[in-house]
Amino acid sequence: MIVIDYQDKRPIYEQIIDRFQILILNGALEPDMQLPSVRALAVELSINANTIQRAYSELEHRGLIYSVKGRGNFVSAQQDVVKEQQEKLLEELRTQLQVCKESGIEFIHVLDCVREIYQEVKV
Amino acid sequence: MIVIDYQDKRPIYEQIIDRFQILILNGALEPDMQLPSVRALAVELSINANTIQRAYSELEHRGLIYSVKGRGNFVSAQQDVVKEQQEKLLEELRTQLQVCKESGIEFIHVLDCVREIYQEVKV
Amino acid sequence: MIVIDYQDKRPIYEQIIDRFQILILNGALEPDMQLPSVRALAVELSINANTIQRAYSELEHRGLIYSVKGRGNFVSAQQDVVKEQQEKLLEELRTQLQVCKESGIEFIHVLDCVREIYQEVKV
Amino acid sequence: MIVIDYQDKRPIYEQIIDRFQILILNGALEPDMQLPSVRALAVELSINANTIQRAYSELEHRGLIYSVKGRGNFVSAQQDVVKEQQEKLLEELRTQLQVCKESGIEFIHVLDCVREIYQEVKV
DNA sequence: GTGGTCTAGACCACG
DNA sequence: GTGGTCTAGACCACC
Repeated sequence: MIVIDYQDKRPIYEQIIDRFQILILNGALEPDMQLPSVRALAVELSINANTIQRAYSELEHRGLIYSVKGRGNFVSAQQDVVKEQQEKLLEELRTQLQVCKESGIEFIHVLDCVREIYQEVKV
Repeated sequence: MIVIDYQDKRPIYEQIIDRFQILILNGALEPDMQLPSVRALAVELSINANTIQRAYSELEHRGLIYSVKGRGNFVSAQQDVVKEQQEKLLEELRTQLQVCKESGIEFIHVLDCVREIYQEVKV
Repeated sequence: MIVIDYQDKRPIYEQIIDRFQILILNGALEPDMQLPSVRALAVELSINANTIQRAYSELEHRGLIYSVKGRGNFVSAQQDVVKEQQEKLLEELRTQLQVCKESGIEFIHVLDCVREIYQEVKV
Repeated sequence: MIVIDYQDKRPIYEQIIDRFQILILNGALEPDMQLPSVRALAVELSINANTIQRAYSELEHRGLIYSVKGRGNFVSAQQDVVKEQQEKLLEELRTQLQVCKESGIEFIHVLDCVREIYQEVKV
């Protein structure tokens, strides 16, 4: 389910966050479904539990999962709201991009920005 | 200097704007250098003078050129300001992109947005 | 009567305590009225009996309820306790208000909050 | 500037966050002012650098500070963030007030609290 | 020097 | 068993 790419320059915890994010927003992980425990996933991926903890904390911060002490981490149930907000963000992005374009910023420069943020080298 | 691609879906005036923009920001056209007259360029490109006029108007609006009645159109001397503002816009764009990324919007969706705005099909 | 919110970060036993405290302080549960048995409530809420026990123990410690071995738990009859608990809540409120003040939130905004909650229009 | 209370049940990193948040929100720390380095503050407070790092990360996440690799952490210059954080504090206050109201604490007593903290005599 | 990531191991609170 | 916090120490990238 989760694969770590050590060739990837991004930190491990970020890879885990992104992977879970996609799985949750895709609907692959259903609301209230329990995630692997911090320790179990740490063992499975052969990495430190603190790294998993950090990833889960960020996912909780983003509202994608919720944690219950003594029980575990679970997929948040309000994913509709998330998708709604994403669409709003994309709409804002379009406006911003339109301004960039009208200000004479070239396509390639915008693309570099996107790649820079998303840490993607190739498209 | 200016080439029109009729295969290109974008309107002609936009192609002209973009081309001059690049030439000016690149420094190919130096400050206070005179641009071809509206009518001359219209004849050279075999297109309507109104189209050139529209392009020049937009370039003036963007602060890239300035026009002097009875004399012609000239490259604006304050290109530093332009680049500065562009950098500010890119910085804002980076912030926005970061928010998008952290909100779980996938790389591909952002890319679609960029392509949509910039009317580019392939990268 | 009691609802558990697993999204809430507070531990379950604390949620139960708070809920009962409110019900007792505002008089919804009358003095000497019997509370649900530990086991019954545990089954009803589908949680561990130890958790209910812990909540009841804390409520007894606060003097809000008293337990009789072999019979059950009952609402305390002493009104002094009520005022004591209310004073604790006010103390917490003072702390929160202090933070608000130190964070530069103006008096008038806090006042609006109070009026909003208490549905009072004029002072 | 920063004091840790080991009697306080809250985690150390949270105490640090709250303290800095107050200092930034009320303007005691001016925009673009540099914060103590992670390691320096760790030594000063005799706690682990990771704990400071965590606090700074959260402050950056809230937009209250920004970090520059190799240079340090600095107070954010965006005032929007300040209002946002203040609104969050007010939201917490509303929750607390709701509990007070539900616990049968009268309007006038809450009002006295507010006046007491804000040192206002009349409304 | 600075921030940022990761590890190994510990302790606590919760259920 | 679970998550959450903290420590000590390491390594990297940046300036």
